[in-house]
Amino acid sequence: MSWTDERVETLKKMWGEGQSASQIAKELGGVTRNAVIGKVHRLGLSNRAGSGGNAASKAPAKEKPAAAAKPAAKAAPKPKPKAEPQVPAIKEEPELDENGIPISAARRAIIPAGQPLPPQPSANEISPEALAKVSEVEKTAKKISLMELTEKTCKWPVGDPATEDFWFCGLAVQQGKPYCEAHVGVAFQPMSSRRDRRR
DNA sequence: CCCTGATTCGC
DNA sequence: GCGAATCAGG
Repeated sequence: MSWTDERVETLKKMWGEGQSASQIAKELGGVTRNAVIGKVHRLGLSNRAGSGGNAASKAPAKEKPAAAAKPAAKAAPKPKPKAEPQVPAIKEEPELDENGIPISAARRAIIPAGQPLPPQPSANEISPEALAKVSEVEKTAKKISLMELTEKTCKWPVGDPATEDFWFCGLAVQQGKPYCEAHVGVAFQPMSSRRDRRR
């Protein structure tokens, strides 16, 4: 398989939509996620954050042990002049999936430091198991602050934003989701908990 | 062990 | 240019 125009187009589109490399590879077929990532890099669209985003925060310093003794005389330490504003914009808008629940909670919590409590889907039609899991996870949550939120931290808000007793879960997010496993469990409930629409 | 993207390097 | 192997991490 080669990178035809259409395939590249699809790649760009999906990557822009935040699809993972493996998903893109699966969609395209005939390529591995490595191929996709490689192509992405070659196309120069490695980070998806359009603005003020921080995407790749990995340490670019790799060291291959043994074997390769490069006779090269390149002494070029490349300091990356990365001017990162200390003001991380919370622009991560986790696209909702099949249901519309996820972002609203975090959103509301962030916007006003006011009265209206975020409509935490805490109760109601959510499986008892998921709820129990959340209760449990709230004990072990990292309890991070707003500024500490990243794409990799669970953004599940807990408590009242107007009080000190407010924090974000902060655990490692589930793949592709804005929340950790437990919170994904309650956020992404298949909305057919009780409703059985018949026709 | 699952997954993610990033990087390297032989082809 | 390509992508498998590898790395680094959630």
